[in-house]
Amino acid sequence: MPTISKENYLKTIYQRAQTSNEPVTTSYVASKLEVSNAATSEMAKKLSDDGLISHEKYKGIELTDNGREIALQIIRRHRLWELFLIKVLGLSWGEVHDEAEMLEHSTSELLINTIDDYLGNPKFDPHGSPIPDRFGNLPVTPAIIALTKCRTGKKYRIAKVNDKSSELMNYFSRLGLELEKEIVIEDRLEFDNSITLSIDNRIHSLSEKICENVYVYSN
Amino acid sequence: MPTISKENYLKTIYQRAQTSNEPVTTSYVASKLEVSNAATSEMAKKLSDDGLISHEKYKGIELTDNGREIALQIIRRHRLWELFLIKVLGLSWGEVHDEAEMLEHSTSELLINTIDDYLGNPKFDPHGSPIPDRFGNLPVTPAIIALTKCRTGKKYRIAKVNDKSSELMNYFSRLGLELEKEIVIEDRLEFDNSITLSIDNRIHSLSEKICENVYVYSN
DNA sequence: ATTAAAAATTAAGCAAACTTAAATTAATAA
DNA sequence: TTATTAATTTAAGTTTGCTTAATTTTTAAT
Repeated sequence: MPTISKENYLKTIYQRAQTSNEPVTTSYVASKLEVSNAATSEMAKKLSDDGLISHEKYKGIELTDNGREIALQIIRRHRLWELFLIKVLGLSWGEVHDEAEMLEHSTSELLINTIDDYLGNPKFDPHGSPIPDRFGNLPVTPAIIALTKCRTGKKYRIAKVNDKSSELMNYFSRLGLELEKEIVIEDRLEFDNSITLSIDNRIHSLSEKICENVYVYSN
Repeated sequence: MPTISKENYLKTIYQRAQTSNEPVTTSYVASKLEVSNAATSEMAKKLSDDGLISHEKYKGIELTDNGREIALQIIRRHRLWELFLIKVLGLSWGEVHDEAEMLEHSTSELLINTIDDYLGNPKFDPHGSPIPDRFGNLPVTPAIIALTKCRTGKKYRIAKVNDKSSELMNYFSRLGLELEKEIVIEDRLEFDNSITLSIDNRIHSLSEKICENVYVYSN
C-alpha cells in the first residue's frame, strides 16, 4: 500500500488527466498539492520506480494501470464518505470535502464496501461526481455542460458542481442551488460573462468563475 | 495538533497509567507500540518539549494535563468509532478495533461529536470501556473484577473485555460471550488456573490468560 | 559495598517527504 | 539560429520517526 502522500499524488494526477486534454505536468501537480516543483519531481521518480506512473523526464506524467487503480480506489473512498456523511450523519454540502479528504486514507476495503452497501451502491456523490465501484469501474455518466455554455432563456437541471471550497458550497446552499434542481438562464452579460438565472423563482447573478464550476444536463 | 505517531504514544501512556500502578516506563511503551526503546526515548524528549508529558531521565513518564486531554480525545474517537461501526454498519466485534485504530487519527471534532450525538451520547463502547465525553470527562464506571478473581459457584454478568486481538474477539463471539450476558463459574483448576464456566447453559474452559481479559460486575 | 545485569539514553545512520538554490532542458521570440 | 525565458530536475539541507550499536544510569545480587 502506498503512503498517504503517494495516494494524494496519484489522485491529483488522475483527476487532472480526466478533466484536461493537456499532459499532466509536474508544476500542475505541485500547485494543486501546494508543494514545490522539486518535491513533485522527486515523487515522480519514486512513483515511477513503484510502477504507478510513467514519466519521461521533462515530459508529462501518465498513470499506469496499477496507478489508475489506486487513484480510483481513493476517489471511491472519498466520494462514498462524502455521500455517507451527508445522507447518514447530516453534515452539510460545505463540510464533507475536508472530512472525506482525511477519511479516504484511513478506510479499509472492508469498511468502504460496507458503506457502499449501506448506501445502496450509489452511482454519484453529493456533488454529482461518479463513484467507482469496488472493481474500479465508473458508471455511465449523462452528458453535461458548464453553465458558461448554456443558452439564454432555456431551462436546465443541475447535474454537478465542483467542490473546490466549503465557502463556495455554502454559497450554493444559500442560493438553493442543489443537484437536480431546475434553473432558467435569464440573461448573460457580455461585459464580464456573468450569468443571471432563476432558482426557485428567485433571480441570482453568478460570476463567470462560479459558472465554470456548475454543470447542467445538456439534454 | 500532534502527529499520528505522537497521538499513539500519548494514548499508550494514558492507557498504561490507567491500568497499572507502576510508573509508565519507556520499555513498556516501546514494546506496546512495537518500536525500539531508543525511538521511545527520543519521542519522550519531544513530547516533553511539547509540554505533553513530564519525564525525568531514567524515571517513568507522566502525562501533563494537556497530554491527558489529547489522549482522551483519541480514546474518545476510537471508542465511538467502534460503537458506530458495530451498531450502524454491522461490523463484528473482531473487526472494529483495527478500523478504529486508523479512523481515530482522521476524525475532526465536528465529525466525532456528530457521531456521538447520532449514537445518543453513549457511555460505553462495545467492549465495555468508558467513552470520554466531548469535554474529556469519563462516565462513572461500575465496580468490576476480572474472571480470575471470581468465586466458584457464583453467577456474574459480563461487564468488559480487553480487545487485544481480533482473534480473541472472534473466539468470544463463538462462545456467545457478550456484554451483559450471565455466566456461572463452575470450576477452577489449581493446576493451570483455568476456569470452567457456563454460558447459555453450555460449559467452556478458559485459560488463565484469557480470564485476565474478561471482567464481570462485582455486584 | 561492589559488581553484574537490566533499563534507559545517546550516537550515528536511514528513509520519506519536504524546502531553497543551482543547474539543466525545453520552448519562444528576436 | 541563437538567445532568453520558462519549466523541470538535481543538489544540498531539514524534520520526523524509525533503526542498531555504544554508553550511561539504575537496580539487584553477592
